[in-house]
Amino acid sequence: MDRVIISREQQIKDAAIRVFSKKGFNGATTKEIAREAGVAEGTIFRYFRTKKDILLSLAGPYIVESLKTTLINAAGKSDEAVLTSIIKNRLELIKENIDLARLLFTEAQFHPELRENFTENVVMRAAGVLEKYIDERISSGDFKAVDPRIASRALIGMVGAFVLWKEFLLGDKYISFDEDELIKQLVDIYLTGIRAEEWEGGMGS
Amino acid sequence: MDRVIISREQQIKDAAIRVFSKKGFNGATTKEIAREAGVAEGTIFRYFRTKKDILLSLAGPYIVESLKTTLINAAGKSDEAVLTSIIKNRLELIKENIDLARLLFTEAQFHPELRENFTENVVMRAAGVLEKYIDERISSGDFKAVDPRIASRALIGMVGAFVLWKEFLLGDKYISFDEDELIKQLVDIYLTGIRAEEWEGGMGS
Amino acid sequence: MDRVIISREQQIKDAAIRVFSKKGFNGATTKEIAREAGVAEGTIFRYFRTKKDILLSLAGPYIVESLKTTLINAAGKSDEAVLTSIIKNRLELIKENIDLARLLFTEAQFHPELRENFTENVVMRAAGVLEKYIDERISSGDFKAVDPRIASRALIGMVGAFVLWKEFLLGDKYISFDEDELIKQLVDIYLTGIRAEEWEGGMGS
Amino acid sequence: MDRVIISREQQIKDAAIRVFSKKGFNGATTKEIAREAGVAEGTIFRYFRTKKDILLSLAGPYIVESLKTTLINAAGKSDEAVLTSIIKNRLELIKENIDLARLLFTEAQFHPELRENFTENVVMRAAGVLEKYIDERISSGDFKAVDPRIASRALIGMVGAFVLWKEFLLGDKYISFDEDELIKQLVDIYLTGIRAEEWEGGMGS
DNA sequence: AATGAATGAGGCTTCATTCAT
DNA sequence: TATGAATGAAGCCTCATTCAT
Repeated sequence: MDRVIISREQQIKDAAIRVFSKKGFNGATTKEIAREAGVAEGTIFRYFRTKKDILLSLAGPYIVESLKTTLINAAGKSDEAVLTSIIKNRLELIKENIDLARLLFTEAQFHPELRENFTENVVMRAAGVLEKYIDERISSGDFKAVDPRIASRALIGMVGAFVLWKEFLLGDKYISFDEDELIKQLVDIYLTGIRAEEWEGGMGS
Repeated sequence: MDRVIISREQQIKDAAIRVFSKKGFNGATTKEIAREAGVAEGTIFRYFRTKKDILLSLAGPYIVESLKTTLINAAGKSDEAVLTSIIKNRLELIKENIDLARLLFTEAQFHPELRENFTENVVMRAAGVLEKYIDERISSGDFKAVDPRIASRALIGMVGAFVLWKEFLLGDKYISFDEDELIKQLVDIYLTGIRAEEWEGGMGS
Repeated sequence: MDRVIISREQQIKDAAIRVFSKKGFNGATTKEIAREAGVAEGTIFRYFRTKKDILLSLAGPYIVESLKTTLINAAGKSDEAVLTSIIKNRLELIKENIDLARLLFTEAQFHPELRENFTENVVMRAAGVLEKYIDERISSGDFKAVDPRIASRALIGMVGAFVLWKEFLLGDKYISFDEDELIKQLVDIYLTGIRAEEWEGGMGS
Repeated sequence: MDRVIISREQQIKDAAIRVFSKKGFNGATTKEIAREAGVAEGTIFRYFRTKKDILLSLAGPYIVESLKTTLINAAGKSDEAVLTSIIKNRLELIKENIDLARLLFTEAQFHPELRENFTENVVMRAAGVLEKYIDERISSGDFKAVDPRIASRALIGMVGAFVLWKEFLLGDKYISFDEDELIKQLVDIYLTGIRAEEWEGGMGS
């Protein structure tokens, strides 16, 4: 009764994300997407002119919406707490949309329209919150005067490497890490590395 | 006279790397690979039973060969010098094989056989040199007692993020970095972050 | 108020004539016919069981109705006047129904049911007036003793060739003729050719 | 042994003419053309990029070739003999290619590229011989000073009406004519109609 | 060993027709 | 009665693979 009503179009998109993600765009068949969506093959084409249009629709504004909500309340919190919070929030977001994330990342290589849309709307925006925070901390003299674009991407890369490992490659087959411990270590290395060394100045070296 | 003779099989593999990399495995046609290799379509199937066999062969022993040669001579060098050297060596390797790297990374998602082969033979081995070095520095008390598997992957991730950006997504369209400067900053952050701090405390505070 | 009320069925037929005529029966879609008729796609099938039924209905009695009305009043007129009048009347009729004419003629080739209906009800009846007139003139000794079926069709063909050219092929692109002049020349050739010559001989030779 | 070798491409064209002619372009399926040609469906597309290309190829130069050969030797022959000869030659040509003729004529309505090609290369050229002959006879004062473009098409139409009747519509179902007798009557009407009335001039009217 | 013509299964897409509203 | 969303059969075309030369 209080079941969420999902539009036919969304039904098809959801199915497409699953199938594209598992087989790749070219490896997926419209027949399989239809089966997964529980509709007839022809129905797909009432909502999308071509198979490719389905793919392109997946990088549309709707996916970006969910990114806007991350307004970090950093007041009075330690850097550790803030960075940990941002990272966890981002990882949460990725996990919830892991199929879509893998799909867009992979197909962005082959479809220029998708690439631009994905990079501008998703990747750069996802990096934005972090970059802004780092920029402020540098301005306030608490972080070293590094390039904030480099610094933000460095942190993203540190975390991202483990996501790629786990979600794109072998899962937990070879190595698995406790997520909290992992993040703690990464943040520790990163923060120690990026913090201004104020009291060192006192050493005179 | 001492021109390198390339076997027919290698000719086809090289062509396949280029075409697969550009179009993806499913998007590439054997006809195009044949044209790129300068052989007839039928000829391909005298060397590979199926199209997929070509792909699988690309993650085979031969590609791994080139990874073995990186034996870093670290004696008497600073950590900065060693890490910079390792990173540059790895980046060099990736750049030389960027098509293959992109291809294997992408298709590993869709082909389990390829995935295992690629991860074990290429990724883990590529990380090995670094992991070993870090392990030694931790043992000698120069680095913090972090998990070396985490620490090595963290550094790989930091660097990798920029490679992914440049090679998978938008090239230099939005942001581009001077490579030497980039590596310098990353190594600085990383080393400051991972170095043991105990004796520092003893000196000044 | 005294606007002509057109039934839904007739609305659809009219639309079908236009669309079939432009795209051919197989090239036309029911969706386009519906749009042209200003009704929903499903509505069509409340009036016609199948798409083909629409086509078949177009050669039905209604179209034939309009042919009956051509009763030529030939009394006291010259042959030139009568033939010109018949030709013009027929051309008028064709022009008013050019889409339907093209359609029926074309599709008659592919649909036996349509072919018989079209040929019997339209073509033969259209030729009838002329054939009858010629027959009478032969009987009265004014025309040569040719086969009236041949003679009537010969005249139809002479005129028809120009209609076909103009309406089926290239319009006025290559050659265009003034219609009155064209008919005058055709009637002249035809009449001179078909008139009994006996008394001529008596006059001059 | 002395079997005529027909190229694959020609095999497919011949089959296409038969199938298109019977079902219309849109009504014909590539599968049926393949079956009729005795090849696999895929084979068709090694020779023609699209189904439509097959159709367009049928109005290509090759069909026009056969039209060139009609060089009428009119020296010393009567008009009756020459016209009869031209007509019979043309009818022969049409009969040999009746499927193609029907096809091109019909589809010319729906495919502009085909229409131009067909009209210029086939129709106008086919009318050319006759038009030229009539023009000469007018110049020499033997035919009336009619428009030769009109006069030639008038004759073509007279004959064509019977071809259309027989080949496009009902065959011999309703009426059939002895061809020699038919042509004789048509030529008689036509020639009488078009000949200059030299001695009439003597009448003084 | 190399070729490339031939194959036919299967993919994307269209469209006549049905049916719940 | 009218609608238009849904269906699924069928069409055009692609492409990995085979095989006679």
